[in-house]
Amino acid sequence: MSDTANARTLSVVSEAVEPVSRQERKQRTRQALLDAALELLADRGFASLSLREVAKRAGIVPTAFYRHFASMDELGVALVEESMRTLRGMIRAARRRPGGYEKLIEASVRTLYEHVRAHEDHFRFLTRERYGGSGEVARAIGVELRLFSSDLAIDLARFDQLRTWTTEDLHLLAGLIVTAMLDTVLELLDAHPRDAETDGRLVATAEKRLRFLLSAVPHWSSR
Amino acid sequence: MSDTANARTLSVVSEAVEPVSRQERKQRTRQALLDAALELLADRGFASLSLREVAKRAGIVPTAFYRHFASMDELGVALVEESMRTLRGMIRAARRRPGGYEKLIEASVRTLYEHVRAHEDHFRFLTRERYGGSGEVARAIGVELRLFSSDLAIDLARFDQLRTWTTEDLHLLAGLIVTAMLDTVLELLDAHPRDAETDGRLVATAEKRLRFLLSAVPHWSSR
DNA sequence: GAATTCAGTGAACGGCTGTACACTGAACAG
DNA sequence: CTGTTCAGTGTACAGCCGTTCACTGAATTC
Repeated sequence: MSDTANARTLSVVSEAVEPVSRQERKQRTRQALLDAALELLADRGFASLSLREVAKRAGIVPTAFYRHFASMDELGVALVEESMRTLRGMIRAARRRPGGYEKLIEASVRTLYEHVRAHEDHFRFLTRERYGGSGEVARAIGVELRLFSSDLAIDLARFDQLRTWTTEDLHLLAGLIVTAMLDTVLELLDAHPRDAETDGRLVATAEKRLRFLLSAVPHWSSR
Repeated sequence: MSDTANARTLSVVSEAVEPVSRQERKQRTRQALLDAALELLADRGFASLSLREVAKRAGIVPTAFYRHFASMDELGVALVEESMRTLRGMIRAARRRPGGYEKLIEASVRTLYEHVRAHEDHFRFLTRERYGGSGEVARAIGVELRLFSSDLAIDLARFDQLRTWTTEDLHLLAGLIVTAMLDTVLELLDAHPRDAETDGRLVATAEKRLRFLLSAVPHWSSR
């Protein structure tokens, strides 16, 4: 060995060369904890996983956990934030889309589909813990989801046919769209078998749902 | 003391007089376990409650639990069955209803509302554990809910306007109705504040959702 | 180069967990 | 009346849990 190049292998990530600052290392371990939790959440609820378990999978000793989170609940909230960042990324992607009415549905569902498949763990976490989540976590998700629905209502108001609708009716429609799409997310997450044909069928159903909901728009009178 | 009238107080239920057969006593303890679990589930997930905890609240020693269920998972499935009996009771009640189209919506939502308020614990359990439920439990709920949706599709086929629809479209509509109503159940369960006005608002929203979905019916072409 | 900071370590604690086992005593069958 | 069944008891054990504490040693600061 020529010089000091053989840097110590860290327990979490084995980037050999770079010096990596202390806070950078800390950041990585924090991420390792979040990733570890997400992996364990693949087939169980958040409430059922323990601090020790998550720490072990992240490659650190249980007590080191506290250097990053004061409790599992705090990690849960961080997980909500991370997942919500993914969700918001999806929505941003869905906003820059073609103009046509029918095209819009196809493009939106396509965006949803791709994001769900690319971040299954985040979406699984959000949909699973939306209820049943241990207080703090469920509340954080609920707030974000309602914000999402409100944003969608505002977006909807831009369309010609909806310009004259009351905000209440816009929220009604937005709520129905969101729950319908959440249902699609759930179907995608426990699709069986996991093949292109099944995915295609689910995507087609999702589009049909949206088309159905929007077909009511021209004939709806609030009363 | 005059005679043998001072019967021993049972740990679970203190019915003093009747002799009560052995299997009747067992039945009562079993029910006490289910009730205890349901009470504990008021503000936590099923996965987070322990055998010992449930046994203690039911008034028996932990080991006696095994006289009734082989595991907590088995109790969970029993809880699904019990809750589903409540749900089916609701559906049966909703089926004998007035004929009119608009009246039908009002009566259905009223039935839903009354059943949810009368059996909050059952509905909370079902909606919370539908996902996040520990495998067995979530699967049992999913199966029953899909059955429910299919039954609704069959019911829908009886209406004049829907007689010509394909079964696929009927399932589409039934699915949208079920998820919309499940959303209403969730809103009712964490209504805040818990007063008549809030309930009234939620019921009105639920009716509006149904009216919106049904307003699409005359104009929907499947494609 | 010396002093300080701090992410990660390892042993130890008290508490709760599921489950095995031998038991008691009232309800039951003959 | 006698023997059997079995719901509920009490003790015990090994294992995981969250959390405490004093520690190490490399990155950072001065």
